[in-house]
Order: sequence, then structure tokens, then C-alpha cells
Amino acid sequence: MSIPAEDFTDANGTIADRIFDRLRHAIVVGEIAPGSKISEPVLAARYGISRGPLREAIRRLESSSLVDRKPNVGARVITLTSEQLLEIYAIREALEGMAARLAAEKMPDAGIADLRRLLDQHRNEVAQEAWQAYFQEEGDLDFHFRIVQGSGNRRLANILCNDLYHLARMYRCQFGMRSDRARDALKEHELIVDAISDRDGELAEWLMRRHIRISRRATERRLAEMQRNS
Amino acid sequence: MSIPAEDFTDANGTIADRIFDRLRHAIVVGEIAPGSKISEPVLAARYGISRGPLREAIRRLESSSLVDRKPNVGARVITLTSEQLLEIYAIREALEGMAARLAAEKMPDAGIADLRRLLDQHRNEVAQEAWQAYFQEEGDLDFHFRIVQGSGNRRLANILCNDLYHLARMYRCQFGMRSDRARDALKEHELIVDAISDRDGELAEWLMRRHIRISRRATERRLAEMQRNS
DNA sequence: CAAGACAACATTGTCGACAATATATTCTTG
DNA sequence: CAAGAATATATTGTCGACAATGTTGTCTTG
Repeated sequence: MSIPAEDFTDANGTIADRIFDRLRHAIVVGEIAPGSKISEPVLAARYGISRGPLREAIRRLESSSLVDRKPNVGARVITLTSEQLLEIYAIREALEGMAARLAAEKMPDAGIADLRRLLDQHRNEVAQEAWQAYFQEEGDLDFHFRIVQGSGNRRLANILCNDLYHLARMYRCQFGMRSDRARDALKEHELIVDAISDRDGELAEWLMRRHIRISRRATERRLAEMQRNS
Repeated sequence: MSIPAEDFTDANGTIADRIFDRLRHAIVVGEIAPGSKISEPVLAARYGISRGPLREAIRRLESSSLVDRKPNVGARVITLTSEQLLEIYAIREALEGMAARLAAEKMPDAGIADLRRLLDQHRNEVAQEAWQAYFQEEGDLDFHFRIVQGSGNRRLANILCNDLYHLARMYRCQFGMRSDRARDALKEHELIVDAISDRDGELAEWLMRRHIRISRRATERRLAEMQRNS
């Protein structure tokens, strides 16, 4: 929810920047189907802009590895394979584990307090069962997002927030991932925040890595299930 | 040396792609000084191209975080601070540690044999003391590059090879990093290859992380020294 | 003389048109 | 009728020109 890339306020920045955000969002939520062609003429017409800014946006989408471009042929939205998804989980485990450790060492107390408030909110939502899976997932990303920010490593935050989180979100939209793991995940989140609050970096890293590993296994099970049903 | 991005054969691909490679190389080796402005008109004139492809290349340089761009103002080459450099080392430690573990599990025997040949070559160069620091450093990157490739995680390889290695190289050129650590580094490389060859992922990860940590400490010492002399 | 406003300039952002390349269709030929 | 070549079409790549924004230098004025 508070991920900057999500709230593309159409007022600021250049057309290329705005179209990049819009396209990225459209791709991530599946509005533009995976594997479909990114045609410059039709998109330029649809959004009422010229091809110039559009091309720059597409080049950036390529850098974010959301589209696959071939010279003189064009760009297509990537189709996330299960292998690629597991690759992302592996990277997140390494990177976010490190982020949790750094956050335990360097995150300001105010940030930890914010984190606790966020968890309180999640706890209410889960308890009332009034939450929708969508918001639950958003909340999960929000949690991870804040910890990464708290690590203080700007480049780490860039890698995760500009690329990997969008890909993770894309997968969730693509496979209609509904989280029946909300309660467990919340508990894991709470333990992580406790460790960070105790400034126990080693434990925070271990908990975060396990959290992501569990999440990956749940995904693997789901993928195997889908494989079986198809 | 065998890093794909380095040999920009001017024959294939579009102008935008070629100019991206050329600019990246020019920035990395310091041909375009850190902090200097990336002026579209002057670069278009210098390379004899139009501004269109150039702009796309600049957008991609921005995605690689080699330039810093402000809307309606322009782009400037980033200036690597020592903090940013240490951030990169931290990320490399996490990511390449993982890569070494995966390589131990999945790298084909042929790849390991290639790795050994590479180390033989390095050993000769070091023994003859006929090596120049430049090639030594290139060889180091080549070693890391191959292990990352051997991990089989394509996205991991992209993150490291498309962004972080270029930044690391940029730093080395920027600070005129001469390696008096070649002998030790070679020994560490050999241990890592031994672990991979033994399919001991845990050890390979540990050795790789330590290798990068030692390298980071050497860099920190050098930075402190430079700080003192200035 | 200093500080702020104004104007001239340069640079970036955007657009439409043309050239080069790839894909799809049609035609020929065994 | 099938397979391949040649053409036709559409899309991408590139370019030069115009509009919008930032910057810089100058001029006025307290």
C-alpha cells in the first residue's frame, strides 16, 4: 500500500515515467496478460501518447525484467515459470535475511514502533476475518518493504522494491494466490519484529530466512497441486 | 574478460543497445568522470547518432544506477561513496555466498574443469609476477562471474553481472585499486573451487562469504588510508 | 552594492515522419 | 498439392523539429 511505485499520481514526472508506472502496474496485476505482445502502436493509441516516451518506458520494463525484448521484433510480457518463481524466493531468502539482520542493528526505534502498529492492524484484520486475501497480501509486502527500508542499505532496497517485489506480486495475481497462511505468517512476522526490537540481528536473519522458506514451500505445494489438476 | 557486456562488438544489435554498452563502459572505466553531466546534445554529436537511441540508453543506465537522472534537468554520472561501496560488498556477500552453494550443488563437471583451468592460468600469472594489476582484477571478476553462472539461477546472475559487477569495476577504476592481495585471493579461490568440486555447498558458501568479507576489509583499510592522506 | 525580477539561452521532453527489418500472404514451380 | 521464393504488410528503429521546462546572465531597484 505504501510502496511508492504503486501510487502513480498522474500529476508529477514526465510522460515516460508515468507510462512506465502504469504499464508496470498493468503487467503486474495481469491487466496485460503474460506472454502477450507489447505493441508500440496500440499502446501509444490506448494511452494517447507518442511512441517516444513509450519506448523509453519499455526499455525500463526490460531492465526490470518484466518484459522480454528482441531487437527488431518487439517486447512480450514475461511468463513466470515455476522455476523462475523459486529463483526469486531463493534470492529473497538471502537478501531479506540480510535486511532483517541490518534492520535489527540499525533501524530507528520509531521505525520499529511503526512496524508494531502495522502488525496490530494485521492482527485485527485476521481476527475479524473481515480481511480480503488481496489486502492481506498487500500487507505482507508492506511488512517486508518496511524491513528492507529499515536495513539502511539503499541499494538492497532498490533491488528488492524495484524488481523482486513486483515480480512476486505479479506471480500472486497470475496464480490467484489466496493466502490461507495469513495466521501463521502473522505469527512469523511478530517473531521477526521481536528479534529486531531486541536488536538480535542473528535471530532476526534466521527467522526471516525461515519465514521466506516456509512461504516458498507453501508455494511449491500449491504449484504441485496446480500441476496435478491440469 | 569473458563478461558479455565488455566485448561490445559494434556489429549486432540496435544503436540504442550499442550506445548503452559504450556509455556503460565509458562510465565504468572513468572515461566519463563521476559526477559529470550526461548531456544529450554533446553525446549525440560525439557518437554521431540521434538523441532518440541515446535517451533510451540513458534510461537504461539509470536503471543500472550508473547515472542519476532528474526530470527536466538531466542525468549525471553517479559518484560512488564509500558507504555505497560497502553496501555493494554486503549484497555481494549474501548473493555470491548463495551462488557458491548452488554452484556446488548444480554446476556441471565441465564448468568446474573450466574453473580449474582459469585458476591454473591465474597461478602462472601470479608466479611469474608478469601480471598487471588490471588483468589480475579482470581475472578476479571472471572467476566470480563463472561461479554465478554455475549457480544456475538466471535472475541471480542478472543482478550480479548486469549491475553489481559493473559498479565494483567502476570503483576499482575510480580509486586506482591495485591488488597486492592477488596471492591470498588466489588461494581463497582455490579453496572455493575445491569445495564446489567436493559438492560441499555449505563450505563453498562459507568460503565465498569469507573471501568477499576479507576483500571488503582490505577495501575499508584502503579507504581509511586514502581518507587520512587527503 | 546587494538582492530580486526579468529575459535570453540551453537542455530536456514530446511528437510525427521516414527507413530498416521481420512477419504474413500470395504466387510460382516441382 | 506441397514447398519454397517473392512480394506486401506491419512493426520496430531512427531521425529531425517543435514545445516545455530549467538555468544563467543581466538589469533594475531598494
